[in-house]
Amino acid sequence: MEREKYEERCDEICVHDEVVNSVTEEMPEDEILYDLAELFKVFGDTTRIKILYVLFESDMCVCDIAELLNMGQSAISHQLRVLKQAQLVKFRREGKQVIYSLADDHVRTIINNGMEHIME
Amino acid sequence: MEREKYEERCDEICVHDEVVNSVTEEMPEDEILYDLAELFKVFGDTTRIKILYVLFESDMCVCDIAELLNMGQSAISHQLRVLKQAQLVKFRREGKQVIYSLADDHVRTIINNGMEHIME
DNA sequence: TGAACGTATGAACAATAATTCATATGAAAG
DNA sequence: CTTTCATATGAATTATTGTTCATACGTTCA
Repeated sequence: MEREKYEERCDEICVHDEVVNSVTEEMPEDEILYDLAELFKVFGDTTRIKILYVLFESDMCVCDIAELLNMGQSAISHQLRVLKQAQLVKFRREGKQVIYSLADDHVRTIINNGMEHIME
Repeated sequence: MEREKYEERCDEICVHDEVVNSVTEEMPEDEILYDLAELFKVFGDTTRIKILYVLFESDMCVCDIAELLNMGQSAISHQLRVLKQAQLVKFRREGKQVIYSLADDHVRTIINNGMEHIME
């Protein structure tokens, strides 16, 4: 194993090898955990949470969202891009406008769970 | 209302006042949305996700966690502090050691929901 | 009490990310 | 096709955040 830099483990008493080893086996791939963190990072911004909440209520064009959140069109557009990449929203063109909507119900589920936690 | 800076709304066609107004009413308080984003921000870091995942399997002291993640004790301690403040983990002292564990089942629920999304 | 050990904390630095500004793209209407 | 309008994008700036290093704190054991 490549445990070179942090051999500073607390001696026998503290590190319970059995536990450490068995947990190591149960851990998902690093890449999955990375993706998971990336997903939550997307939810971890007030502007994006607001956008998602707005889309809960109704599909909407970029301009409507900007108006609603009292923010610049560019800022919203940048954040919609992030949400799009995370597959949390989808969009369709209607003439000059681009209408955004929630990608699926996971979004609601995840946000509702978070809401439950902070409401405790 | 204080919509001065962003009167740059796209003309009549785009902004559907009825929709905007009704959605505005449905929106939770700004403070709640802020707290929600703060919560997800905590999940939005690989190190913290890993710590939580490790604690899924077993309560553990700081040193064990650092060993498991092959990271410095200080870094882990700092992140545990963040997790503690978000009430996602709790701790108890056992002699010289401090044993951390998950605060409640919301943590599992939230992480599992996120997992479902990325596994699609 | 004093030494040793596990953990916590503050400051500093490096890395990331959000917003703004200016401008580009692409559809629609004349 | 040219202009207009809605949206997208790149660069720059500012703000935020994670890790490290050094050190302090609090238990335990001699």
